[in-house]
Amino acid sequence: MNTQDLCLGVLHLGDASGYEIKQTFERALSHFQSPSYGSIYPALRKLQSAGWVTQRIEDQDKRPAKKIYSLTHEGRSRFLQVLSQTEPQEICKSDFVLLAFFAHLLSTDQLAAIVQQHLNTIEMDLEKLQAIQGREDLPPGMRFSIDYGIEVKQARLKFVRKHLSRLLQEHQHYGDPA
Amino acid sequence: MNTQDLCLGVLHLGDASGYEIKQTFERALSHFQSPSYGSIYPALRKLQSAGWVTQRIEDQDKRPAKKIYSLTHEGRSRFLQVLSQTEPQEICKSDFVLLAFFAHLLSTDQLAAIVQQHLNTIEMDLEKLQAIQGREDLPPGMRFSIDYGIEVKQARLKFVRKHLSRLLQEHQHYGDPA
DNA sequence: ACCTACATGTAACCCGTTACATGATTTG
DNA sequence: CAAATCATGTAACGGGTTACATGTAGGT
Repeated sequence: MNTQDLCLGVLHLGDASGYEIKQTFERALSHFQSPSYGSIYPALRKLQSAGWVTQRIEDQDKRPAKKIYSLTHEGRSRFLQVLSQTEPQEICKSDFVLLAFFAHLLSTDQLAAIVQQHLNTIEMDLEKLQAIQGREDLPPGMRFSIDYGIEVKQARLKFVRKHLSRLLQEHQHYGDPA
Repeated sequence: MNTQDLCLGVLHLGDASGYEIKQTFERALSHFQSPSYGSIYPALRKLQSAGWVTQRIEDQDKRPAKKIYSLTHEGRSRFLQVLSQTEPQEICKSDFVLLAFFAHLLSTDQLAAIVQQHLNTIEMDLEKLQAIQGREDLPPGMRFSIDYGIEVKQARLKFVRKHLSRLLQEHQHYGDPA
């Protein structure tokens, strides 16, 4: 799904500015999508020209003014239509797995550093997700999607931790005389 | 990592044609990258102009001729350099999680169909990976990356299967009078 | 004095997918 | 006979990231 439709989705949860939309992605949705400002702001303008959102300006004290966007009726039905046509595919591009795949071209120290960095990244992502986990007020689907993200990240952590020392050992001795 | 460098990596495993490179991605690497012909063929031409690969033509009986590419010394060191500069990040874009997140906007039937489709997709991916699993002759890193892919996919399957009926039940009753 | 958060936006650039074009051969 | 496999390639199109530009306010 592209940034435009993604923004429509976030606005379905409530009015928001471009900045706030980005925050929402980072807090709750970063495990499956997180577009940058460079695509969010242009998307909002396009949504406005299409008549799917309206804009109002909210002045603030000691803060820059916000441009708050609201879904129109058309925007609402547009998002429902997009959702019903979206295939549940998952696209993963993992440079970590790639590096592991070509680990025989790296030193054991390099490999160890890569794995450690990967563990750290997952741990941080996990904390972000756990911070929003367990809210009773959320719809079941949202809770499911958050729990799913957590479970999959924990599976990664568990696997890497379990196989780390063996990997490094075998890596060090790979190519040794048989 | 972009298609050019990815091709360099595959060619590091042995000479291959564009078609064969694509096959390699689909068989062994699809869980983290799988570029299309539309990016592979142009990439190979660029690699050739850069002097990182050479091309030879291999005629075949009752088959179109192949253009086999081989890494040059420069190509080899170029890939090592790229590898050592690659950060182990993972980017996942999951329309499945997105659909789950907005499940309250869908009917229970739609949700059930989506989850089922997702399960089927994972099962197929898993079979592909398991087909190449357990080869003793592969370097430890390659085995690790394959096992990692399998483990993560199994975690997904397990989670979805475990929570499926509850999700659908809660979804059906969500919004009911408290 | 500097960094972070708040807040919006543009433009260059990179990059990839999809769809099309071509054509022989094998398999169901 | 139709569909899949082998084999290469192009072009249009869509889409996003990065980096830059601007400015205030609060914290260290």
